[in-house]
Amino acid sequence: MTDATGLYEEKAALLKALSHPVRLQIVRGLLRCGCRNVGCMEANVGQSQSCISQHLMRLKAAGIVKASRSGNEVYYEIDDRAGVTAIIAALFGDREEDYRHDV
Amino acid sequence: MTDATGLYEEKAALLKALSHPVRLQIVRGLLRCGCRNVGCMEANVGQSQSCISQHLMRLKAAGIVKASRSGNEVYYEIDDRAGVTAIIAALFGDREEDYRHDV
DNA sequence: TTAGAATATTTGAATATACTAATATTAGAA
DNA sequence: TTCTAATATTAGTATATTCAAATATTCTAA
Repeated sequence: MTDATGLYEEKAALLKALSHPVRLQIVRGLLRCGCRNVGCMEANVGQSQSCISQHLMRLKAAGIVKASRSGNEVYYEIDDRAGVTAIIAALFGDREEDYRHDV
Repeated sequence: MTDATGLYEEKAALLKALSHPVRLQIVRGLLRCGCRNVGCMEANVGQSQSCISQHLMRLKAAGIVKASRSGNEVYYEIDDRAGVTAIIAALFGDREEDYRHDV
């Protein structure tokens, strides 16, 4: 196998974006119970607003999450084009069927 | 959900150990075609002996890989106690059945 | 025992990450 | 407008990662 190295870089970047406890908790939270805006995550995760926001930006840059504004709140949801749902399910031993399917 | 924070730290550490192109290639290589010793990986991955060895130590420290010596070569194999196989399969869209089952 | 192959370890420099504190933006309400 | 809530951005510091180069270890064979 000569040069599938780009594939590994891409997949590594995806894992890297996921491999932080706060980001993992955010992502799984979005999949499971829909803690959608920064304030809620701040309470759940126990980190500062700035910190959460920075992690969300990292997830967004990696294409894992997308945002939409409603009033002065911003709602986040999983952007699954990269297959994050399957990865998180495998990582935690969750059944994908147990993740939220609304909206 | 108050303090399942240890779970997220553990899972994040696992992903972190996987989230490097060289380590991903090593791990998937072990799952798929059994490139088992450092010399072989060195050729496949295109990195120096020292570099490969360092990545292998990281994988070993994370419990992803285990080693056994045979002569002056060291053979590595996946240690699946942490569920790496499922994660890699999900990440690459592989079927676990296609991974090697010998040894 | 010595030589050489295969692998591991150490060190150091460059780069990336993570967090806090401070500040900026954006939108709704008064 | 002006005030305030919600979120984003910036700057700075501390820490972690990565790789190469040099050296050490471990084994086999001569």
